[in-house]
Order: sequence, then C-alpha cells, then structure tokens
Amino acid sequence: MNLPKPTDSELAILQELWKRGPSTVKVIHEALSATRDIGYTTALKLMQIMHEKGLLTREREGKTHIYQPAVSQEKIQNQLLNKLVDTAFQGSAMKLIMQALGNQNTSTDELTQIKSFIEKLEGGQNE
Amino acid sequence: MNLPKPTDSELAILQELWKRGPSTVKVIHEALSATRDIGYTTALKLMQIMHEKGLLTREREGKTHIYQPAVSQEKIQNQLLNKLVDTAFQGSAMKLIMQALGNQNTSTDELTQIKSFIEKLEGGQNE
DNA sequence: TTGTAATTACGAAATTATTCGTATAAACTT
DNA sequence: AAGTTTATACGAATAATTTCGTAATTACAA
Repeated sequence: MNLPKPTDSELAILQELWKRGPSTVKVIHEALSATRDIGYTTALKLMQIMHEKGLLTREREGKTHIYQPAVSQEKIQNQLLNKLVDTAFQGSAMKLIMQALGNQNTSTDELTQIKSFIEKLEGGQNE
Repeated sequence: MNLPKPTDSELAILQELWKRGPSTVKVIHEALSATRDIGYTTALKLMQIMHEKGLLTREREGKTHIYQPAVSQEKIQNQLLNKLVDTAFQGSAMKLIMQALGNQNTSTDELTQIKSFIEKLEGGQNE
C-alpha cells in the first residue's frame, strides 16, 4: 500500500489543506481562485479523485463534505525529494543539497541554522 | 525565451545525453531499454519533440542524427529545484535542505563536505 | 541498379491529467 | 409543500504526454 504520488494540481490542494486544516470544497476553491482561474466543479472533481486515490479523507457534515489530507506533508515532501534526487541528481542527495545551497541564496542566518543542524546529525552518528 | 520544462521522459533522455555526450537515437534507445520497456520509435519521437522544443540540438551525420542537450544540467536541476521549493516547501529552500539532510541519510563524510561548503559561502558573504 | 538494412518522418492511438456542464440531491426559506 | 440555494455526482470534452505502426528516405552492398 504505497502512497499515490500527487499531481501538480493535487499538490496545490494538499498545501491548502495542510495550511488551513480540514476544509470544504468551497473554501479550497476560493483559496485556489486567488492564484489561478479554476471552476468550482473542477476543484470539486479533483478533491473527489484525491479521495478515491486515498490522498484525502472526508466526512459528511450536513450536506457538505469536510476534507482532510490522508498523508502527512512530510511524507509527500520526502516522496518528491526522493524522486528529484533520483531523476535529476543521479541519486545523490548531497548533490541536490549543494546545488540548493549554491543557487537559492540562503541568508547567513539560515546557513548558520543548517550548520548547527548538521552538527546535531553528526553528534547522533558518532555515539 | 525561457527554457522549456522537460517532462519526466524527457529528463531521462537528457540524463543519458549529459552522461554520454552527443549520441544517436539508437544509443539512447538502448540506454533507456536497460531500465524500461520502450520502443525505438518512441525514443525517436521524444527526441524529435525535444528538438522542436529547443531542449536538444542535432546535427546530421550521414543518414543519422547526432543529438546533444541544448541546456546545461545545472540549469535544469535549478529549474526543478525551484519548482519543488515553490510547490512543496512554501518557497523556503532551507526547509527543503533540512528535510533532505534529515531523511536521505547522508554519510558523515558528506555532512563534513556540506559543512565546509557552507563555511565557504559564509566567508564569501561576510567580506 | 536493385535490394536490403537502418534511420527518419509522420500520423494517430492510448494514457493521464485537467476542465467544466448538467443533473441530482440536500437543506433552508417562505 | 414549493421554491431557492448550495452542494455533490457523473459524464464527457479538452489538453498534455507517451506510445507505436507505417511509409518514406538514405546509405550501402550485391
């Protein structure tokens, strides 16, 4: 039972749900409308498909459905990261990290945070 | 004139070309066949489309074409990284990096390399 | 030059993703 | 209860991607 990979549109919906918590189609449709043109029934259909696929759970509340992600944000992020590492970075997470560090102009502050995170990781491995 | 985003199949072909240098359809088809079932004309068609899109250049050599990437691996990697940062990590490269560090079990050696890379970056910014 | 093998070009089928229109159902209002 | 509003369900159109079959072209060999 492996989690289905969300498409781009599906990921956008998951993002809204992770951010807002359990929501109706109406709310998600409004949120998506802020950034792109999308019909109500399109959003509805997408969410129905995601429910079928097991990406969302839902619960009836009167006449409407309340939807929720069935998978954690972290799991999906990892799934997408793994895929990118495999398909674009020859399976090397380090290459990806270096590239991200080099080109995403990370602030000095963030660099420091990352460094201390690495030190924590190193600590864990040495004991 | 922004570089077209390669599809998954197209990315697989670009990978082979980056790795092997200028190649014929025949060679790429054989390479792809190692990992998945794909017909010769499918590979050919994909490469023709990529040529139209401007992802590949080609040059006639007798009766065959020799194909080459028209874009650098780094540029495409960055394009894909940016997209992932935007769609899955709320635009935060740091989040992506932390997640990659945490879950891709990077070796102690690699962690050290990354740390010294960060120090180099910090050095550059402080002066 | 005729035949054969290798390659390309092209069109179209198959698949997957996205979109929306229309019909149906549920809840509320009068 | 009848009408109105809001939501869902469903089917089908459109678009994007992947696939491959067939025909045309090229080079080479007999």
